[in-house]
Amino acid sequence: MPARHSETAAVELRADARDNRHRILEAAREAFATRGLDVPMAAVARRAGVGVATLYRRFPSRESLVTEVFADQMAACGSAVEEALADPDPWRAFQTVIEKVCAMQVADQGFTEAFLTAFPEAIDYERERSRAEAGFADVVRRAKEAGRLRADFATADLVLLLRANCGVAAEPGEAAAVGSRRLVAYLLQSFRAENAAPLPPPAPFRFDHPGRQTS
Amino acid sequence: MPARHSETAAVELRADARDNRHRILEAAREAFATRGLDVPMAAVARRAGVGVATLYRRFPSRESLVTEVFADQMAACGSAVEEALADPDPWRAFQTVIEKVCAMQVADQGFTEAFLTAFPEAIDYERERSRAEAGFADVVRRAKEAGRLRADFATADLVLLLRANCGVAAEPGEAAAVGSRRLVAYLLQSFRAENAAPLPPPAPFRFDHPGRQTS
DNA sequence: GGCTAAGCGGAAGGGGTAGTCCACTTGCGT
DNA sequence: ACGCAAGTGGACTACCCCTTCCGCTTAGCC
Repeated sequence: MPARHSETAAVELRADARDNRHRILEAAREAFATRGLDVPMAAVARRAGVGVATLYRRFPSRESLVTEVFADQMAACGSAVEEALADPDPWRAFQTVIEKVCAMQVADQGFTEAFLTAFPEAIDYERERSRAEAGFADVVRRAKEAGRLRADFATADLVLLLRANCGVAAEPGEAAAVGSRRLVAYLLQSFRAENAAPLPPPAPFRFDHPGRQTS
Repeated sequence: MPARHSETAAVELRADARDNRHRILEAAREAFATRGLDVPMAAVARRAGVGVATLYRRFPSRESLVTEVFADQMAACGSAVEEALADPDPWRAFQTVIEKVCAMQVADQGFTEAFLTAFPEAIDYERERSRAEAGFADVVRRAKEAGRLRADFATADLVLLLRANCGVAAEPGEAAAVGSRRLVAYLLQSFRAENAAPLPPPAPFRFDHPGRQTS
């Protein structure tokens, strides 16, 4: 029986094919990280030292490549949340999650774009996503119960923050990192319970597909 | 002598030509606002009810069209700042400027993109930009002197906020407006002097060209 | 070592967009 | 009313990118 998902489908791949597959993912990862998601498929192939056909045989569509490339980034997000849950200090946990994810966005242009324009359909980070979402909800709950996080913080505010951070992360070079740090610092300040003051309603952001929904 | 800049170059245009020019700008404005900056030139032409050639004769490059279209948006920014300066309440002035500009970004997808990807060169909003910048610096100074704005607020933090807002404004439909309002509310809270707490250094953002600089 | 199917690379097909060219139309001064 | 230069539209070229196809290569089993 072949592997259910492409994740470890390599089981049935010939050795050289598996090798190429890894090189492709590596190349795509680098390319996406530095140039964003709009890198031509041919460029990825060239960078990986393979022909275009090889690329397409492993990843029938551009989406499937993107999905695969960012699968572990997504997993890293989930892990970050779970690590944070292990922190005895609820506020520090909250703060850490946010800082980590934002740093990831800054470090990877493609990851950022994947967030912004995320293919509404066909992307099945579902499992990771819901894991991360549930975990984060827990982090939020703990921080609120500890009286450190303002009560009217909405879980969707994380998405708000991430979207905002995306805008900053698009800045080239050093600026992205510095700007993101400052933005996050500003926002974390507003998130503290002491600073609570009336707010407009939270955005109807959903975690599922941050991209365009059928408006 | 022909008009120096294209702004009012219409002086020498034939009546029908000037008419077409207006229709093109109108069409481009609408198209950019709803679909973003990546609208095909042909689409703009069709929408304006003219041929592609006509479009290209008036606006030799896509950039020149974008520049012209957003010239008045830029002017509106400058005006918003100057209006705010007339407000006797320094904090309210500060708040108003920020809210207005962010609302403009949300209302116009293209304006937002123009900010994000702004053509590094060749765009000469210089005059408007520096007017707005100087005015805003004044707003900031006043708000700080009144003890309402935290002392470590950097002028570049406006750019930071705008970039962040861009990320949120990219959200489709209603979400952009709601999200933006909430983001701005959060940030304004952090900007208040009372909430001042140590911050990482401000980003090296410049007002000139928010887009890619030679990194 | 040799056979075979999996794997491979590059060329070719198809779609879409930026910008140009030219024969035709039309505003407007006289 | 008329002529001409300014203005116009749509076809056309050139490019870039995604994806597929096909004849050649090579890993891996016997």
